[in-house]
Amino acid sequence: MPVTPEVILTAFRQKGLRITGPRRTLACLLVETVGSEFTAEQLWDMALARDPDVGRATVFRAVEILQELHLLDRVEFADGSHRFRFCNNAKQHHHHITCSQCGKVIEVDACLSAEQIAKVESLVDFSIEGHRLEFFGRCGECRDPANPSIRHNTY
Amino acid sequence: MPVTPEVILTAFRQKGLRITGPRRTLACLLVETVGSEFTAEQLWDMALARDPDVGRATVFRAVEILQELHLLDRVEFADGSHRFRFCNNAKQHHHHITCSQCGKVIEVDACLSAEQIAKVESLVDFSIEGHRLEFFGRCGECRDPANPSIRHNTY
DNA sequence: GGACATAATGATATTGTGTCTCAATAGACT
DNA sequence: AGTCTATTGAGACACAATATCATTATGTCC
Repeated sequence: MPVTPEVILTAFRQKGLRITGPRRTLACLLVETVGSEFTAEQLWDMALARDPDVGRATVFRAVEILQELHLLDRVEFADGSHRFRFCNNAKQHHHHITCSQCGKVIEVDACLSAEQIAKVESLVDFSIEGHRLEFFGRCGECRDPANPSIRHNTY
Repeated sequence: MPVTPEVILTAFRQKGLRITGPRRTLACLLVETVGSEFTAEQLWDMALARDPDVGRATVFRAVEILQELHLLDRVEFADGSHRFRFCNNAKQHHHHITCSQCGKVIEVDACLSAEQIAKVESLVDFSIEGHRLEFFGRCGECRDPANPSIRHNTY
């Protein structure tokens, strides 16, 4: 079942935000990007192809809003860079694993258990409001078949 | 037991890198930063105060090397920015929790268990070479005493 | 100690990424 | 349709980091 742009537009509406031309363009664009990553700049490029008038700032602003709405995931790479990703299972909490060689991204539902998080909270006088978890590695295609078990073990 | 600059310089030597003036300056500087965070730019500023000739690029290069040597931790904040931190327990694997209000950083040794990581690895055709885990929240001082349990639950 | 090969440096230009400002525009509601 | 104001777009700006390359200085060998 494909995701429709309405999902995004509805989220905007529910937040009391207006449905504008650029936001429509982006919504239509994003549902077609499922499974791929892009920088905000790249998203702007893609949007320009559909509407030569959309402004750079508008796209950057939309990316920020969509992140807050949990419709856009920020994926961090091993080199410190990041890209965004419109995930199909946006509603479900998940993390990502990225291939440090080819950049492939896969969603994983692994996470710390509530108990583990509660334990951290009890040890440091902090109330934990969120966390970020990223896995780095090599995908099957990039892993050298001759040395399948080479690990850097930066665990 | 305070950390000495030798720890850093020795790490350089063991990697086959030369001990240079700028690197000495940085080593001495870093051991005095324990418990605080800084950007590469800020580190450069601090270095300039001790040696007006150190170049910007040199400091940035050193930061990169020190990260590889696991002597400098890259700490990510909730807003997407990052700073570096010379941790006293650099040898021991750990993560950080940052206060999204005042920016305070605390080291936590919580982490996924080896089993959890192994499970991820078995589910996605990836060999996991590393991961990054950051906790965000509010420290005791920043948390509103009247509403101590407000959570955003971005878990 | 002196000479050598080259790692490392520093100045500068350049790129990349994202933010800010503000007048103009256009949703949404009546 | 008219009004209010969120949103937009252009461009200036800020910041972070990298690339280039001639010069310097380290470590090593003698």
